[in-house]
Amino acid sequence: MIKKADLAPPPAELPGEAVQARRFEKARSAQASAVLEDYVELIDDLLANGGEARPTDIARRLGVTHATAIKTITRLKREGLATSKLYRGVFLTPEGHGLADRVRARHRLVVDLLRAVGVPEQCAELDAEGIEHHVSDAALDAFARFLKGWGPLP
Amino acid sequence: MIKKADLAPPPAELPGEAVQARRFEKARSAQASAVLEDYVELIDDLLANGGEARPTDIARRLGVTHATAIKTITRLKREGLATSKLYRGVFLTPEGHGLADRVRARHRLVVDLLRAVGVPEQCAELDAEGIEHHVSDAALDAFARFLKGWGPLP
DNA sequence: ATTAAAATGTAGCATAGGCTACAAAAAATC
DNA sequence: GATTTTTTGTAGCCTATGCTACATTTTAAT
Ligand SMILES: [Mn+2]
Ligand SMILES: [Mn+2]
Ligand SMILES: [Mn+2]
Ligand SMILES: [Mn+2]
Repeated sequence: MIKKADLAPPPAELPGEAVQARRFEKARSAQASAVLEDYVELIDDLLANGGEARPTDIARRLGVTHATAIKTITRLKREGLATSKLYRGVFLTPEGHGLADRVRARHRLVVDLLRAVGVPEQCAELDAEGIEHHVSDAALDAFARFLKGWGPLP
Repeated sequence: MIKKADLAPPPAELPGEAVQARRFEKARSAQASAVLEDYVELIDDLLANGGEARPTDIARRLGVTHATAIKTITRLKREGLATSKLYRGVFLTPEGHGLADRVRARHRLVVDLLRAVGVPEQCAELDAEGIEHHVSDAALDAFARFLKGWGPLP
């Protein structure tokens, strides 16, 4: 019961495949949290500024219908990131608030880095909204170090 | 029939909301093409190197089951990016091949930029797999200009 | 107080992308 | 040529995220 692979072991080709597969898996996992991250950041903004984060406000800022927003808010509550009182808006749990802070800091750092390497401001804001969810902590560290030796943005 | 909003028009607050909504919409749209982009790039790689891009190969490299890969390949064909012959693997249409070339160039540029600002190589490869799908052409131009005045990577 | 408007919630539908399990066909091995 | 392994395809299920349409409740205006 000798198989071809036993006779001719390809020179470490399978590890290469596995590494690539892990890259894609990581990107998929990052994407799965992207929506929740945007929601908590937005809710935190609304609470800090206007004081209220109602489903309709959230929906309008995200560009989705209120039905969609309500469904995702249900998921936020299920995952322990938010609470809500009927007709009193949405609130963040301590976990949700902590996540919002990290997400906001990351968002800003990404925008700043894009601008530092010459991306126009409008474009940096646009692209960062999607990019941010895929930037690891290690990359963020590098971004911060890079910006330190860069001075204020032009 | 005068409403509150008519009497007290908030100072250009609605535009701000609309701009933010457009950012999120753009990120959602970019995400919708992400999977297709990764497939065509991978298929093109397999065809260029080994000569064959079978569903099983594609599935293994992506880290998904073959059933999932086959379903997405069906979508690639539906969208005019690929064709396939039974037990002969998957091929790219001219459109698919063009997309693969653009996606590969973008992927490389993103990795190079990350490394240029100090992100460790492994980390750059990991993060780029998700980031790439959200980098606009304008940002790519900026990346290329930045790298030009940077010399070879350390 | 009545009425109109806005906000909220729910139900039902669609697509995308995962998965397992089963079935059939082709390729490789013996 | 027969058997085993690999590949492919299909069916059915799940979750996430959109949507529209309808019903209800609260808030605002008259
Ligand atoms: Mn975002
Ligand atoms: Mn953001
Ligand atoms: Mn990718
Ligand atoms: Mn890629």
